[in-house]
Amino acid sequence: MDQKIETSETVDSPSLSLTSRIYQRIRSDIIVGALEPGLKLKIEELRQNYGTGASPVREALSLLTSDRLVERFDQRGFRVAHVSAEAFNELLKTRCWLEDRALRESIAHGGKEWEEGVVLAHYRLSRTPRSKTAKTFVANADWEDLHRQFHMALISACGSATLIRFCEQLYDENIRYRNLAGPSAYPKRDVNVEHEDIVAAVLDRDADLAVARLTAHYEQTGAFLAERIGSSAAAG
Amino acid sequence: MDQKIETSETVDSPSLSLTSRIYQRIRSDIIVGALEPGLKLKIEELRQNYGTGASPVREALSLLTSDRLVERFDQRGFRVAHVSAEAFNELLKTRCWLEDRALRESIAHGGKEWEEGVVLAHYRLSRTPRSKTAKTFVANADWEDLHRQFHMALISACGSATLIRFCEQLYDENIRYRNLAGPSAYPKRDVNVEHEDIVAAVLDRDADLAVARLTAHYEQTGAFLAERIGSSAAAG
DNA sequence: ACCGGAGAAAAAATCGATTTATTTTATCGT
DNA sequence: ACGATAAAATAAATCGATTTTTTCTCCGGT
Repeated sequence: MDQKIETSETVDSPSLSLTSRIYQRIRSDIIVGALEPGLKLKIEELRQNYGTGASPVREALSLLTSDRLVERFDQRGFRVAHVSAEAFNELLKTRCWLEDRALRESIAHGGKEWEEGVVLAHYRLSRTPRSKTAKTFVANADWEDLHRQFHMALISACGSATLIRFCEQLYDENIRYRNLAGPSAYPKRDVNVEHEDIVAAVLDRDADLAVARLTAHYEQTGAFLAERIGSSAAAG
Repeated sequence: MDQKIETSETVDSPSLSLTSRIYQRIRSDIIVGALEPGLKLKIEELRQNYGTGASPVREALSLLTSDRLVERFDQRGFRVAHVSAEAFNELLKTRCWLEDRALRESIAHGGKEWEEGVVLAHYRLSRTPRSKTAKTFVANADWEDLHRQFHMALISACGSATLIRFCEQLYDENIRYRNLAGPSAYPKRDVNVEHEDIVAAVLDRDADLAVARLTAHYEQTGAFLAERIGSSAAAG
């Protein structure tokens, strides 16, 4: 196997443009909730924070527009995208619609590699603790990553890179809402079992059941988040 | 009624930022096909063309990334998005999937205002000639605009602004492919009748029929375009 | 007290020039 | 002649300063 060489070069300036690095940072800061919804993103401020000129900052913000994490107002700058209970419900609904179709198509057309990808992604996820500590809940970044990979594996054989991209975008927006709702696990649920059930239906090629389980999975999480958001994000 | 005041100010610099104006221009140029697929978009060149600095150009290109009309390559600039027969087929398929759902939801939840919007949009479209001249085909911009409005009216009551935006994006990409295929009407088809049939099914609230007719409408256009694209865009 | 407008302050947008990265061209050794 | 390498040319990316626009503040008139 090839060795992974990590010079300090590779780590903090991996020959990415400044724009790209700022893009990544702001993106991450918005998703984890460090930059709160509606916050004015002042060029001068960011510029100073990152120790750069205005151009890379503006460009990064323009790019973040695609992800709907930043809103752009002509002649009056950029803001962190607003959130609201309504927007969240719409997001959830849309996500279910798109993944419904994407999963059906994957089940209809996915081959052995796809099946194996799903199994593998699920295995990895199941072996990773959701929380870093057993007592209190401390989000585990590895789990987050594997969870995303698992869900994307499910729809990866749908045959449309476009649809996959849409689903990814909505997934990331959803994660943002989850983070904004505050750090916590879900009570009275065994998410692992839900994932297992989805995988079982998928391997059976039972599209209706798989979709039902998948959307139930999303909607349960959604219902839980919706109430927490309703109160905290009312001022969005 | 309020009067529409149009000073020359309003016309060519409607208090839009330079960035936005360049954005619009390039966007339009890509959609109509004036800027050909894969073309390198050199900052310096565009800068001179538009008589501006580099920043607005870069920012406009970054924004165009959202529409998937421009591709961005870190450290090596921007290009007009490539096209290919495969990409077109995927686009068409995805569009059918999304509009399928969007139309069903609209039919299920749309009220009187929605119905009337559809009827009105269809009426306007039907009264507008597709070609500016009777003999040879010369695209009529009004028709293009009304056609878009008609299709968006159909799905406008789906209950998800997000889904509508996705559909709009795909619609515009599709128009681009149509323009790239060359100016021509479709042989052996009466598009007006197809639209009428869709409206009829919609007003009957017959979702299955409406969706079948809508996707058939898209796929017929698609089949026609696909062959023309196959040859001309092979080098994409 | 309240509205509107002038002036000041802040921020966005833009510019022109510099730096950095990539691509092309020319050169060298085999 | 070929492939690699270094130098030159081109283009992207970035910077720092200027211009324009918006936003805030203060003031006078009702």
